Parts: sequence; structure tokens; C-alpha cells
Amino acid sequence: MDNYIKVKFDKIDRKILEILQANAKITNAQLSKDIGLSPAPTLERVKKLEQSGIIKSYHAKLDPEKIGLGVSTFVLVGLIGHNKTNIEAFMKEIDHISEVIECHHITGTGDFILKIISKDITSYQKLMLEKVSEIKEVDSMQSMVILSTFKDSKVLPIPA
Amino acid sequence: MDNYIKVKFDKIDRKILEILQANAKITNAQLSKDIGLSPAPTLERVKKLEQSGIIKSYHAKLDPEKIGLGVSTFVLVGLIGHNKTNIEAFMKEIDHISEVIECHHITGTGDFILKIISKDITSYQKLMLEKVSEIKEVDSMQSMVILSTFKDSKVLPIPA
DNA sequence: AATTTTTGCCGCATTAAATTCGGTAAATTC
DNA sequence: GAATTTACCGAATTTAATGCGGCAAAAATT
Repeated sequence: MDNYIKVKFDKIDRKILEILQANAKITNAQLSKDIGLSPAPTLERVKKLEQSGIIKSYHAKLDPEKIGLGVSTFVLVGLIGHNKTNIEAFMKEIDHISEVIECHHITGTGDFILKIISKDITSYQKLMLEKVSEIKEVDSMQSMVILSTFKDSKVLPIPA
Repeated sequence: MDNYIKVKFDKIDRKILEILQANAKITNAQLSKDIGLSPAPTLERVKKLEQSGIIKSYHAKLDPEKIGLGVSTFVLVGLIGHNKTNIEAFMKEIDHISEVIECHHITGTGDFILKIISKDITSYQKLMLEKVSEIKEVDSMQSMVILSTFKDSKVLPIPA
């Protein structure tokens, strides 16, 4: 019931997790029907899943284009040094940039991959020139502009 | 109030969107306090944001490790042909694979970038060999394994 | 294998939240 | 500047969440 890898949950919990990933706004009453329990134990299970940290949070998903965000990209970033100090300095800077919505440390081509979202190409360029490439630990950058997003699932495939 | 790019919303709506992206489980009563309106018009605004498609859906975010998902990757996929037929055939196959949680058509290095999540390296390899590389339109694949995720924000930076 | 203990469930009562509605004021249109 | 629409509030109502006592099944103990 704390902070470590892999927590136990049964088939019913699994179903709850699948449902809440797909639709967090479902009422407890409806959820209880869907899983075949009464509301009380259903709610208890959800609370436990939250307390155990299996469920971390709940979020509204917006349509980027409708709020004026027309350009999404992935950026491979190579750092100058691969030591802990540099990496931490880089991450600290990235943390401040709200347009960077993801940042992963990776193997392979680059050192980091970022997901960036911005208004248009102009503001994207500005962001890259004035903020990302200004971070002194950054060596190389390679942008991949998203032409279209075919799949963007918020449902993780929970292993059997 | 339909399907096209960029819908109008004011400063209050903007704040609602920021709050609901960060915490979809907030009560309408609390949300109304946070934005400085009474519950009734607050609810009305949220409903409108949903109906207009600005808010697309609500999702629970899980901790991948706690449900036994230890390996996440990005995969750059090059296709054999770049014609519409091939691309659509590829997407159709990808759609069936639940471990592929994202699929974007991109400019630059590859043709597509996928985000994949699986149990461990063994099951990842199996997935790649038996499912992804079996898709006949797939030419090249380059995997980037995520060593750690530093930022994974569900909050889009809504332009002013 | 019987007893104890724990776990998980249900139904009901209570509390809290969402939703509806009528009325009013501000903003917009004509 | 009158008419119309839009957006707000407060209060009443409906609906949902939550808390609790009791019961039954499963698990642990002896």
C-alpha cells in the first residue's frame, strides 16, 4: 500500500481501471453496475486504487486545435555531457517550459525526446530558438513535426 | 459549436480548462469558487466546453509500473511506400495493437512515430517481432527505450 | 477440521453534490 | 435607446456519493 513497483489487484479492479482510464466521469453507480457490484464496495475499491497510487490522477483531455494549438512535435535532444549534473541542469530548465509537455530520457539516437505543443510554426520556431536551444547543456536537436495523429489512447494495456 | 478549428472561449473558460486538465475530479462547487462564479453558470460553461468539443473526454492516469508495465518506448517506423493506400493499411493494423498507445504521422527521420508500452523487454521484443514488424507495409524500425520519464504533463499550454 | 479473524459484500440512511428553474442585470443587436 | 439575447445568481429539487451495521465467505490459526 505504498510507493513500490507492482501492487496487487484482482480482475474486478482491473476492469475498474480499464473503465476509468477510458471514462473518468462515469458515476460510481454506473461503474458499480458495469462491474457487477453494489455502489459501496465499488467506491471502496476505487479509493484503494487511488490510495495505493495505481490511479495517480484524473485529467480532462482537450482538442488542441480548438484551443489554438496547431503544431505538435517530437524533438530529439542530444546533450553536451552525459553526466548527472548536466542531465539534471537540463531537466530543471525543461521543467519551466510549459510547451514541453513530455520529456523522456532515452537510449538510442538522442539523449532525450521531448513532446512540444505550440500555436503555429512561427511560435514553435521562436520557442526552440529562444528557449530550448538556449539551454547550455543542449548540443543537438532534431525536430519531427506531427502531420497528423492517428492514435492517442489514454488506456494502458493492463497485463493479465 | 461543431467540428472545426478554433472555438471561442473567454478568460473564465480558459481557467476552467486549466483546472480540469490538471484535476478532472474537482467538484463543480469547488471549481465555481476557484473561478469566482456560482455553481450554476460554472456548470453551464463546463457543459458548453464539452459540447463544443474543446473538452473531448476525461481519463484516469495510472502508474504504469504499479500495473506491471515496465517498458515504454518510442519507435520510428519507415514504410515501404508513402502512398495513401499503404499508410491506411498500416494504420489499420496499428489500431488493433493495444500496446501501441500513440501513433503519429511525422516529417523527418521516419514516417511514423509510435509510443509503445509493455510488460518487460521480453514481451516488448515479442510484440515487435510478431506484430509490428509483421505488418507488410513496414520497412524500417528504430526503437528508443525510455530510461526514465521526467515530465509527462496532461496540461496543454492554452495560448493567450 | 474447527475456530477465529479478516476481508469483502450488501442494503439502507445520511450527507453532499449536481442540476434545474425563475428572475434579474448586463451586454449586444437593431 | 428599445428590444433581444446572454450570463449570472440564489433557492429548490433531484441525483449521486458516502458512511455504517450486519452478514457471509475466505483465510489464517491452532
